[in-house]
Amino acid sequence: MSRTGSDAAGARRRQHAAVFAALGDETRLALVAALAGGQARSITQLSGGAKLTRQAITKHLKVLEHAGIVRSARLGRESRFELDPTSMRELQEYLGRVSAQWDQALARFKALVEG
Amino acid sequence: MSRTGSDAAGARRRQHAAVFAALGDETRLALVAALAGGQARSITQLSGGAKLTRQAITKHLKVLEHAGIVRSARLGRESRFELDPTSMRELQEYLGRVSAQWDQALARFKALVEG
DNA sequence: CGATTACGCAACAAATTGGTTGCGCATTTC
DNA sequence: GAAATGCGCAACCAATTTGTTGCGTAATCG
Repeated sequence: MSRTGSDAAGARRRQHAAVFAALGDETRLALVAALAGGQARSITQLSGGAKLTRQAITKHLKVLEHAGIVRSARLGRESRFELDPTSMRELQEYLGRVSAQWDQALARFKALVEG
Repeated sequence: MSRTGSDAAGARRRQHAAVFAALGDETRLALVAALAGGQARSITQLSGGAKLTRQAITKHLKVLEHAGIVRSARLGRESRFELDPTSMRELQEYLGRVSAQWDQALARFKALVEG
């Protein structure tokens, strides 16, 4: 296992881990789903169907925002959140790269056995 | 925001959240990277380059295993871990669906404005 | 057989996370 | 202007996570 240091690859890995961690919660996934429709929503709107407090939802939204998954803008007395799928697309590519690497390794193994 | 209850969609969401959470850690991402090459490795091998104890690595591996990202098998006196990319592929599809939904929403918005 | 290697288990300790409550402030609304 | 709405801040609490250390045991090597 390579080290967990602060080189360039490590920084990318750290960023990926942060986004993964932000998505690693049921409530936050529900928020992402609610925002995936493309329409920006206020905190009370997003707190509507949940069993949690508005404050809890606010904290979850801040986690998502800090990970770059979501953006917010104050509009009058309400602050509206909208999705920014950029970081999620990056994760998707990352997962694709790992899967591809695995597939290649498997192909090499098959060729070795069958060859 | 829809509720966080225990319906079928909620169960899927819970599973996704668990896998995301398992990947939401730098050390565990490094382990995944080390195993992506396709070769099964023992715990001491995987602990080699890390600054953590073998026990810490063991715990991380158990987290990955519990999330279905990794499988283990005892072989002699060592227990060897290998990647199982199935759950990661599922996450990749999930992220793709969210992105696609976002893109569609954006397209509808553009059509509405320009139309 | 004795020493070494690889691991598992359990008991901590410290830090982080997820959640609530109480309060105050700005913005609408009537 | 007074009431209501939407939100932010801070304190606090319980549970989980992350990591260490110590020890025991099974497998391997000489």
